[in-house]
Amino acid sequence: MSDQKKFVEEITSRDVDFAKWYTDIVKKAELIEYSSVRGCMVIRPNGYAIWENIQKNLDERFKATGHENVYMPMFIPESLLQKEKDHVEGFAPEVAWVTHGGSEKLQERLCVRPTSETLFCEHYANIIHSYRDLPKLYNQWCSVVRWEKTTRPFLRSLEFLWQEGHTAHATEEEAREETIKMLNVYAQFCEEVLAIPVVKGQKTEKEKFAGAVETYTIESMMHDGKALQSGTSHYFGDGFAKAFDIQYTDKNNQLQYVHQTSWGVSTRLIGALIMVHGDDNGLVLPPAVAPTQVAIIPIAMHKEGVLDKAREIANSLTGFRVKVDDTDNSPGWKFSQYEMLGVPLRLEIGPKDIEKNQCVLVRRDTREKIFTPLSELSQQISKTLQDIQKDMLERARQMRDQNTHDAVDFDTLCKFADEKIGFFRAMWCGDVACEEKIKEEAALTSRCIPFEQEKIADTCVCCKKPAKSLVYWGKAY
RNA sequence: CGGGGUUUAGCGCAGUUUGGUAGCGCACUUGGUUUGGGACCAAGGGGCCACAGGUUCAAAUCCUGUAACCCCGACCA
Repeated sequence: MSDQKKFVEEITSRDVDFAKWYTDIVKKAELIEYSSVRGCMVIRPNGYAIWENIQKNLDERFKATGHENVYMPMFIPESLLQKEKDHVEGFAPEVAWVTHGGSEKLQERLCVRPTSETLFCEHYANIIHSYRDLPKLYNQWCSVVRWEKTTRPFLRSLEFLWQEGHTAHATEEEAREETIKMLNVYAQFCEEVLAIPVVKGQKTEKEKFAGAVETYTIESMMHDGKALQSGTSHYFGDGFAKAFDIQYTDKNNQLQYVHQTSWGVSTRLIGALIMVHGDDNGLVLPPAVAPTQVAIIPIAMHKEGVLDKAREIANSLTGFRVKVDDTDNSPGWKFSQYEMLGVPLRLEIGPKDIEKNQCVLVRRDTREKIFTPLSELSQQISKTLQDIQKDMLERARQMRDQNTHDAVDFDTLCKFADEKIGFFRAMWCGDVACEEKIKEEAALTSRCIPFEQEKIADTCVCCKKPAKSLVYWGKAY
């Protein structure tokens, strides 16, 4: 894109100030508007439509893997939240409390859910009695509240939209399988739909979820090289089951505790879309999630037949999300506008085209112009949208791979952290002391222990003792 | 929670030093001319100057306090 002229001057350049660029995009692409509540945002039609597409696609994948949707209350009594020790300690600092109903003080205060493990557990304890009741594969789409100190649109807001899957299984083996299965669902979704490549792996003890036995994650790299935890899947073992007394009678008439999992992704994925694919002209959306896939712009639409032709084309394009812009803004304004919104394909149709029975397709990602006979339009659009989807994933993958560096000794790691952006791969002994030292001195946190292990050295990058595993380190959002 | 900045029309800002009729650009409304990369002309509408207290004949401007937002660090999806 570097040889492309920058047409929109209102956006801060991405490479000048990434944080400012991000906020500019979020506002200019009309994804959100700040509200009068600190840290809370209005998700506008352009932003919400992206979420709806994410939701629709993921929900199908959840259903295909046997899950059912439910809805839990948004309030959790304090006593219920207290039941699992690690869990409450992890979340207590950032929960919002309801203390009054109308003018009456509540006997017991209620927290606004920061996550719903406790509610699901309480419910499971009530409905699970026999091995015949298992597994329970539930998911809910909802919003949760976490009283964060500093907030950023989509990346960290007081209230955010997400889905949380909570499952209960008869055996450890089955629960572990579920944990990995859902992580894979997320990874595939990110790559196939969002065109975002991810690193799959396990979180260290230090970084794992409050109350989990193991936390698995998909990590993606933003354009500034920072990591974004894009989805997590937790294996709970029977810890919650014991705290909440979720037992069933097995085939041998023995009481057993269930084994549980939970997994979630949030509107944070929209932040990832922006930061992975966006450029100086605005948002760039992968066709699979773009609310509008083709924006039709009539040129000289006051002239006889132009607007009719544009509408005729729109009607003929079944199977695509198409919009005709018949407002009286100038064509140039519209070009910029749809680039800002990230619409993958622009279709220009004017008097000259109508004469030749053709139109002009312009790719958002490359700005390549494709003159297309109207008779081949549908096939051409279908092919081009697929190309865009594929190319976007490929570019993101290249960006990530070019910015993944291996370090075998501590000095190199510190030097890299200082001079380079991206992911840093280094061997680790498994000791939390080394992890903390790396955080303090290199300002890097462990992102994950990747499933795809590779031995790039024999010893820990930090303490030089024998290494247990390869770890991805980075700066995170 | 530390360090810095901001708050004046829907948005972006000037005006505050030196108190004296509320300004500019964009957006909006109406009419006309335009239309292949953010068009032009003309005429309009829009303000508790973040909030609460002071000082003063008079406060966007000076004083005190509060809040929200943004950026950089520590914590988190």
